[in-house]
Amino acid sequence: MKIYNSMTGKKEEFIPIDGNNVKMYACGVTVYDLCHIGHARQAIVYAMIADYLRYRGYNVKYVRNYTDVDDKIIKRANELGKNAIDFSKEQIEETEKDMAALHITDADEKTKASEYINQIIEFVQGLIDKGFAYKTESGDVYYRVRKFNEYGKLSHRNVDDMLNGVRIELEEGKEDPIDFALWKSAKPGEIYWESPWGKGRPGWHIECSVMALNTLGETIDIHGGGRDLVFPHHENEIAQSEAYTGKHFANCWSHCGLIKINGEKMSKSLGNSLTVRDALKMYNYEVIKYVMLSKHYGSDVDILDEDYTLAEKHLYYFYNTIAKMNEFINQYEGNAEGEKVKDDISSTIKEKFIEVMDDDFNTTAALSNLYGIFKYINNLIKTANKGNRNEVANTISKILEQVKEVYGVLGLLEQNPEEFTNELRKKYIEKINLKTEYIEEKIAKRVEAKKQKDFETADSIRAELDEQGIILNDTLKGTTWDIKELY
RNA sequence: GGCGACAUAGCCAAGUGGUAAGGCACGAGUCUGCAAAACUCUGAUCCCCGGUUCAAAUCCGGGUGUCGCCUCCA
Repeated sequence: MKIYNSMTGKKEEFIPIDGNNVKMYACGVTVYDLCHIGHARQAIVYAMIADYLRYRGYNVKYVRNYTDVDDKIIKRANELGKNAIDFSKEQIEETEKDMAALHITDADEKTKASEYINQIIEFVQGLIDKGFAYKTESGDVYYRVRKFNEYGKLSHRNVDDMLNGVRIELEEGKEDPIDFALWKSAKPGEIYWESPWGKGRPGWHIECSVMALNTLGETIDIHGGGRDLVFPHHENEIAQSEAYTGKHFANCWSHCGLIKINGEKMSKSLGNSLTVRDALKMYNYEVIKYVMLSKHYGSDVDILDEDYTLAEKHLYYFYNTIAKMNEFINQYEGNAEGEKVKDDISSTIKEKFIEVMDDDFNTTAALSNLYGIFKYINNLIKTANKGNRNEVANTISKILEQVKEVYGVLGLLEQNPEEFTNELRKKYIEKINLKTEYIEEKIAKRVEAKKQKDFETADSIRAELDEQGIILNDTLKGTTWDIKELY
């Protein structure tokens, strides 16, 4: 299996440190507001990676943190007149609700900075003892960046380049503008913990080093996060952890691409953030997941509204076909005699899935494989005859089982097909603002006209409905209708 | 100013050395009273220039363009 490593810029063969055990840490959310679709993508991606590694037989321990002590949280809590810890607790609950609604596999441990204060203090003290950190008169503790020779190795930049051309204010007490805070002294009214350096709270970067160390150990296999965390957050984590333990911190640095929405960078300041909550009001959770997984996790993506509606179409097609499969299986599965199905693909589904997923989790290719599979099935159903129906049903049954197993790893195609398609139809019928009674009435009139061989009337009714967004389908069992936009 | 990424058919998009997956849209066909659904068929030599190689979208150099980071950010 190969995984892209941001540190080396290459896809590398994945070999866990400890046999079959995989230690993975991903930076989670700073909880000062509802989480948005970018957080969702990152959470979906690392859950997918953990799930896939498990599917491949690894024993994975996946840790994800909540930053619940932070300037933004304190600021927001103050604005709301709330205690910072209470506020972040509420926010974590809301985030948990959203992630659960997206059916994202939970991390094995979800750590909170506020629960690791003692370990953080110990860690910071250790850095001071080793000369990698220093206390200022005001009670802040800073990391002495130039003391760590490899600083910049992840983000591929050097300290002088960083300072060159950019004005970084030399804050009071800092030895060097590039130094970053490990511990921040409390200002009046701010939440604080007692420490050897006075009342204060941890800086942002230190918590991840500490929680990774305490939950997973000195060296971990995979460290993930959003691409925007490469610098300074992950760079600083490396500096802290490697200075403290003297060991290599993470073997593979994995970064998830960022999301733009309809061509614009998503940011709180632009006010165009799409919250998970709002997205779920508009789309089934699987539609959102499908969109996220249809693009490679490492790429920055521009998600258009059309991407969601296209995903709806695709899932509608898949679930409709699954419903057809179930129907066919129920009707014909049984003892098979006679000719075997030609080019039975049931045994290749898993193989192909693993082939592309082993190559840096290529979910895009994995999803593309679905079209071939479903076309194949539709062909099978279409060409089945009295002589081979049972055999075909058995084959379809095998294929469906494989599809569910494999795509279930991605958290897809696990819903009840009828429920999914009905929900989608309902949504669209409301959108085009038609009543089903009206449609059925029209269909009845058309059936009557057809009986009379009055094709002109029949066709005009169909054309009328078509204009309103409804398509008709004359089948052996009668006339059915559907939403035009879903095809 | 520094660092980095990306540039594949009308659009979205996979693909790191061997003559370009998939999807959307378009067109043609099978089926049909005609349609629809389903299925079948049809399209690109991979931004430009140069180099390495028997062989490059894929490696190297240069150019152009788009974007990200260097400040909080998944």
